[in-house]
Amino acid sequence: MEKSNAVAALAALAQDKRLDVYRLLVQAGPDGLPAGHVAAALKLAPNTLTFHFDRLRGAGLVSVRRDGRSMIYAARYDTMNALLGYLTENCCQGRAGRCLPAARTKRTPATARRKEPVT
Amino acid sequence: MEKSNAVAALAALAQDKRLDVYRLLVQAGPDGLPAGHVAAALKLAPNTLTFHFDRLRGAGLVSVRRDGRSMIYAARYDTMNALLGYLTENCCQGRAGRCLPAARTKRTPATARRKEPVT
DNA sequence: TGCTCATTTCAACGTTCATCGAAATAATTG
DNA sequence: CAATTATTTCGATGAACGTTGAAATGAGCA
Repeated sequence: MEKSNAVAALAALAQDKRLDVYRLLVQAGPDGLPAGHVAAALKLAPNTLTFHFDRLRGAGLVSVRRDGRSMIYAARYDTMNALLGYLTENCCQGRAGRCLPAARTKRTPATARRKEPVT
Repeated sequence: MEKSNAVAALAALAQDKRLDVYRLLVQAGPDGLPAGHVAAALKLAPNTLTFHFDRLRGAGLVSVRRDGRSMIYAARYDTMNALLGYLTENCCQGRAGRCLPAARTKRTPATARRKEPVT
């Protein structure tokens, strides 16, 4: 993933309603949900929802297809995973065991919690 | 992680220069880097860099400590991992194998959330 | 065809954002 | 102390953002 794509995806997710929408789709799975269902679930005005869907779609985070009168939106997991990968790329100079939990590292080294500096 | 924290973190990362700064710190590791080093590496004006550091810090993504005349900034991996976990929480109705690569499928379960203080 | 449902487009509003230059603060050195 | 280095604060500017209301499109049904 390139930087401009990552920024676009992060910007798309950096908004209350949009984050709700995206997570709902992520949790819904590959088959997606009709726009109306999302609008009802999150209590969003239909035009506002379209605005947010456009941004998510522009960032490559969701896909759309038409089904009769309904538009079905679905999360694009390929983009999600590319984004997560971009953020953690080469972390800790490649010694990922220092910062990522065991589940995210390729190997499974013992994860030692270190003390954080003052915020 | 709560939604407002996630939005704050995503907004902090959704900017060209800031994403560069953050990734540099993530790659640098737990010991962090002096502000001046970051400014030189990314060719940023010192006041602009302070502005961006403030946003990253406000979102809990980085920590600071003073070392003589230098301010040492470091990535907060706990927040990074909480954010990644938040995005993928309950994905595909819990059947994560459908959307996440093998290395990420052992994510922290959603049931393990705890309440955190507002910064 | 005319009608309804689902969703999108458009124009406008006030708000927040990133960057800049100049000045200020903090820690060290002579 | 004054000078130097490292970083932060302040005020201003133009651009982008999220929401709203009204109108328009597209698909299915009588």
